[in-house]
Amino acid sequence: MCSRCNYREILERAGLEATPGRMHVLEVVGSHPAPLSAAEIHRTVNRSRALDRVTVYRILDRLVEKKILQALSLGGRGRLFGLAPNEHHPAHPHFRCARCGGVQCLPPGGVRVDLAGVRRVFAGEIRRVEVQVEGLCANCLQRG
Amino acid sequence: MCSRCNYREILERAGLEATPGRMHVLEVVGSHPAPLSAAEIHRTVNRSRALDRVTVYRILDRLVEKKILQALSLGGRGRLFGLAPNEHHPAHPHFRCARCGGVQCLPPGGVRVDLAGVRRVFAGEIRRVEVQVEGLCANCLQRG
DNA sequence: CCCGTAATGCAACTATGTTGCGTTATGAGA
DNA sequence: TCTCATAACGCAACATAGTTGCATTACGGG
Repeated sequence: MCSRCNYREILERAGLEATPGRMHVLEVVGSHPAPLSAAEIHRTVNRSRALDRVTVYRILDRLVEKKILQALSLGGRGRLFGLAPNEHHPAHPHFRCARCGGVQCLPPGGVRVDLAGVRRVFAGEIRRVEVQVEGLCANCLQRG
Repeated sequence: MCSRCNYREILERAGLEATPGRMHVLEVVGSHPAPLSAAEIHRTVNRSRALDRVTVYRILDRLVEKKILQALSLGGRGRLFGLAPNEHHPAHPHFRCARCGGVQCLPPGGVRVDLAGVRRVFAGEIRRVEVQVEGLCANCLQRG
């Protein structure tokens, strides 16, 4: 997905060693067009290199903590992981098909959110807004 | 939360028997100001009446299926359940504190979402849009 | 080369949710 | 009222997602 991201540099700028495990996880997530579950990431990484399930979870936690990845809860059983918004990747909404459970990234800029009304009454600090769209994907729509 | 909702009537209009278990679950969810986890619902119901954990899950699934409740994935470990939007309860965004994990309902109408850009390029059918806000709640903000 | 620290592996555990199956309760019809 | 079919429920077992503790390994600085 991202030929513009230098993963080694991203890791080192975040103060993390660019270990083979982290590089591999980051490449798998970054080269996939939609967010992936920890299990999928583990499976994919292990096709080319042995990496423990727990290690994958720890790498993911670390990368989310450093805001290199973002974790999404989209209605499936667990979290999904994708590249966090950065200079190359603007934030974008996510779509989840209610029938097949498939997840897609929607175009950035395709949604405008106006939070003025919330800010007027909400006493906390707003850091991030995530828009999730649910419906039927093109495939499931065709097949009835 | 809702003195305007007649739970028995809601259940019967959905074609579900108004069993004590369902009534109780619905009262617990409906009278709480923020969405609850299945475990919290189970605990609360069992303070006044024995109801199996599995039965609670099955009741929740049934009520979500009939669109009486809605299930939310807000970044915690599991789903949270709240009353689905209806004539008395407009849809509203949800806030989750990144520090304490607490969840709040934000005012309806406080957010405007413009999906025109998505509809132009997305081939599927959009059924529901959920806006999730993350940040620090007023409490956590004070305590640093 | 030695040492401290960070990363990894492995086993066990917790939390959340699901399935199968037998039992109980409820409402419709005889 | 009695019988029966069906829906709801309880319980045990299982499945999935994620976490914790601790031992081992790898890496970089002296």
